[in-house]
Amino acid sequence: MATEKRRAPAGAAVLRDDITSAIRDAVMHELAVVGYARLSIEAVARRAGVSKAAVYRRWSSKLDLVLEIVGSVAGQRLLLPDTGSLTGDLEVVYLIMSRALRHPLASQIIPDLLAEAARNPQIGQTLQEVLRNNQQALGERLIGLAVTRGELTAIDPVAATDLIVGPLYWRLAIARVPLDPAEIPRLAAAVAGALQAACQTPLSSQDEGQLVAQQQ
Amino acid sequence: MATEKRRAPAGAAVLRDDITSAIRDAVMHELAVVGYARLSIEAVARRAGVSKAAVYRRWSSKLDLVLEIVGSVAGQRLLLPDTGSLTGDLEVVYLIMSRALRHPLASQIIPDLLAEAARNPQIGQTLQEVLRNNQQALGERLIGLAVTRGELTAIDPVAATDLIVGPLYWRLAIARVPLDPAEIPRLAAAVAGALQAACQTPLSSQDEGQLVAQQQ
DNA sequence: CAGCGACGGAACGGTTGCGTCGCGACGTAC
DNA sequence: GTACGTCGCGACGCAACCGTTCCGTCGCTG
Repeated sequence: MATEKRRAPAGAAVLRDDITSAIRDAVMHELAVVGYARLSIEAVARRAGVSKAAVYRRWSSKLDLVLEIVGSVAGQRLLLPDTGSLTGDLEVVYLIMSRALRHPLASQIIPDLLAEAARNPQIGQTLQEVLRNNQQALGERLIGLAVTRGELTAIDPVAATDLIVGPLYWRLAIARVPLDPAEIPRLAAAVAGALQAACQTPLSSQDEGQLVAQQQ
Repeated sequence: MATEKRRAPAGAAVLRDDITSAIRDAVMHELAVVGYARLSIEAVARRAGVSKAAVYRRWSSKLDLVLEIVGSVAGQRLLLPDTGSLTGDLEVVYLIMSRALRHPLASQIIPDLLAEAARNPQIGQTLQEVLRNNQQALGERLIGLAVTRGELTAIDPVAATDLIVGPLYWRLAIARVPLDPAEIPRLAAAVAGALQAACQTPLSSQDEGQLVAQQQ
């Protein structure tokens, strides 16, 4: 948490930007290759071609280092267009997500950090904030648009997020089966169907047996 | 890979079963608490109240240890009943899955190992085999039943698995938001809707705009 | 040109884990 | 009762990192 360039206090000499960014790159690489648990400052410095002291001058610890860097990388907000239909919006979202998760760095780092988050509250919180800011807001906007269009009625945003994010995340980050872009429309249509079915099912109905037939 | 009791070769003395199972428990605990990357034989032995040598007498390495134990724990097949409807079947599956993932050991270990699997081919392969045997076969049976009932037409089993497993896994293992059992019917209904929508969307249609309306 | 501060490099003592070994103490089969 | 194999315990040498400290160099600022 100390990356911005110093405004020379008295003499001179500033934390060099090229070194800072070399360290940032090295951290992302190491995270992808060995994961957070095995990440060592020594290896980061080695990969960055930099002395350990140079790292410690900028960040106080491994946790600090990772939180700041991951937070800044993932913190970029993305806004999606209103395509005029729920399915269309979903397709755009999936296109963006699948492109992001195709990047080997991301697809290695994200599951690793999410697993680590279950263990380390700090990481969990940072990830929550970052992801909330992006995908939750994005999901809510997407649903809000669909509701105003009349494609959906009100729906629990958490449940909706599960339905929207879950399948693609499972496919790309967990099962690691590549997704042909041509499949995206079908995925989007399927999830749209899930959202609509969720709207039409009030909570805790005991008569689940015949729900399937009334589907429209 | 050497857990079965020896049939005394000459003298006597057998690897004691109580110690073997103490080690197994300890491994599961350590996996949950620190994860695979940080798991050390020393800590396992310490927790099991056992000497390091006792561990090495049974398994040759950390990888061997974890593969054998996780494989045997997760290898238990579960078969689900035919409830007579797709939604009903899904509810049963989700009930079982959510109970399994509510167990703190499982909900910590599974995401950790899946993340590790992206890095370690051996773990990946073991997990694939184990999970294939369970959930993929399970998913295919579930879809097969729905098809014979006329609830679905043919569907890509991989895509179907994404739709079925993704949302619940995301919710419980990644987002770690608890799932009220009362929500399960709605989730099942939503996923059934997704599967049906997926059946009605042939691959790579360019006219996604009006798909949403034809939903029945 | 003088001084400050970041730089790489190298070392520090301390911690943790590795995989192996030897010891004496059981307990069991022959 | 003798021989064997596992047991806990403790130690071994080796390796990797930790976080810190000192050095001499270099480049910028004033």
